Amino acid sequence: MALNPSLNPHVSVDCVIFGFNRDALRLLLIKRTVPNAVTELDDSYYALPGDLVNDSEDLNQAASRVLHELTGLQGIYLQQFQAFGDPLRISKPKDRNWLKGVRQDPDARVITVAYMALIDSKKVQLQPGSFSKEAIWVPISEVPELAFDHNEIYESALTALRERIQIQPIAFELLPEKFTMADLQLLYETILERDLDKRNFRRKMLNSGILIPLTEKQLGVSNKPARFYSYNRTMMEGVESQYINLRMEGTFTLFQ
Amino acid sequence: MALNPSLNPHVSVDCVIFGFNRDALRLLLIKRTVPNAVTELDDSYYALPGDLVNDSEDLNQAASRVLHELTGLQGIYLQQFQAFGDPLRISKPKDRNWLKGVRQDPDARVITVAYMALIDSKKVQLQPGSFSKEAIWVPISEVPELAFDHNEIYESALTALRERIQIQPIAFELLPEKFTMADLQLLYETILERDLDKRNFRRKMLNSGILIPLTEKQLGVSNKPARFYSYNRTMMEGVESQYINLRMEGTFTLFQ
DNA sequence: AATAGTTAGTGTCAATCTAACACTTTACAA
DNA sequence: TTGTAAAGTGTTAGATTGACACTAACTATT
Repeated sequence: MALNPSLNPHVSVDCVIFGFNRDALRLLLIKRTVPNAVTELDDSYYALPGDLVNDSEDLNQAASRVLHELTGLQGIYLQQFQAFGDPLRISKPKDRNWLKGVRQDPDARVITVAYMALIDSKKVQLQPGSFSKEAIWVPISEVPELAFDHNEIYESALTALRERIQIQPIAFELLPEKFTMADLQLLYETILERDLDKRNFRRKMLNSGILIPLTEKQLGVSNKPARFYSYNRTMMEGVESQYINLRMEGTFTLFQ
Repeated sequence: MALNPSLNPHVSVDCVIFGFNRDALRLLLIKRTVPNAVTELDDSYYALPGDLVNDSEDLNQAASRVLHELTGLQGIYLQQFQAFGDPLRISKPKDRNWLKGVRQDPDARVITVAYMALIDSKKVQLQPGSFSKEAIWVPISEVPELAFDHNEIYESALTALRERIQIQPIAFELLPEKFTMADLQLLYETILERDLDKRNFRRKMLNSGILIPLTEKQLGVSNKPARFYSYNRTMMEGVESQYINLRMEGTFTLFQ
């Protein structure tokens, strides 16, 4: 795969794949093994899933391909957010060693176009494919040192996610089809790293019209069962501006 | 320049440069001549200023370089907004003819990283350089057919500008150091293509604290002279989130 | 059967912000 | 002196925000 001659040696895509469960916001990483590692410690390290772009492929297609190969999923939220092109972004010895084993032209200058993906991590069955033997979900509080400039890319992605979640109804991409109001609030609180008022949150979400209340309720919980909701996708269809005020209390604005 | 061997034949930057005067929002375009034009009509056409990225150069540096060569300006607002990589983005015969005359490898697959620049167009003295003989300011209502996928890039830039102007205080980059409230309102109205209420606009801007009222007033006008303001750059320093609610009345939100 | 424990779900009020709306002021020109 | 043109100003009703505490519904335990 990596030695496929139709792959453009100068342009890659990398995917910052976020997932969520009741526990934490998580990042999907792949583990790499350096062929000619000098020490035991240099033996392996983590990276964002990514690949060179095929010459006949659009950037979005390349990102979808990486995501599909890794997770088996298609049609999920995948959004370009930034290109990275520092000439020194590939300079660590580990990175160069790995490239020597895997690329036709290991010294080529590579620009990468970074994508952010949002997945309900319970949907993911890591695929028996080129990446998956080594893929893991890491809580964002425990992201290790990554290959290349992938730490910088991941942090830009997280910043972009925090901004977008307050403007576009994308949080739902991280939740299952049916979820409770508490699930949704916990997700917002996790991403924004801020406590939100339960009543105000509920009011804001319900007034927005983007939630469909279901008749179904939680089963088998030892307390009052919560109602399930689902996301009203059709609500946003045909709306030219996707701009929605989902900002929560306490957000800095000059107008408060 | 274009035949410089250190230029990476696979990655370019393109700059969507917006300017403003009392008349209209304008786009800075360069005119190209096709070396082996088949007909008179194919003789010339317009494009966004751009260039291949040098192998030792960061993407931001490449964009700054293009801007500097064209306008002589440095330190102006220049923001990456999207990468474009459709494999068919270079397929029109005109484009291929031009590349043949100008690139070492005219068939190379090129991905471009697009930047948006905002300039007070009165500051620009088009430079006697590689581009400038042929550069013009075109009102955005009269943008002609452009090279490659540059129409698509320009339209994405305009959309991005419309969104950002309501979130970040960037409109000022298009105005001179000193401007009147009417100048600022006209700029917003032009970009957003919407009329705004004079009193509400004034109040919103003044309450935001991002304007410094000057004692200086207009001279030589045949009506009550307007006060000048300048933009309070220091206001935004050290603010981690650049998010500011500058949205004007009538913006679609689900929360109205 | 009663009680304890746990989370869901609900309402009000003061303060602020928004959107709509029209007249007075100040300069120059005629 | 009068006319013309743009600057500059205030109020009000309605909506939104942010702060705040109790009751309801279910299970597990005794």
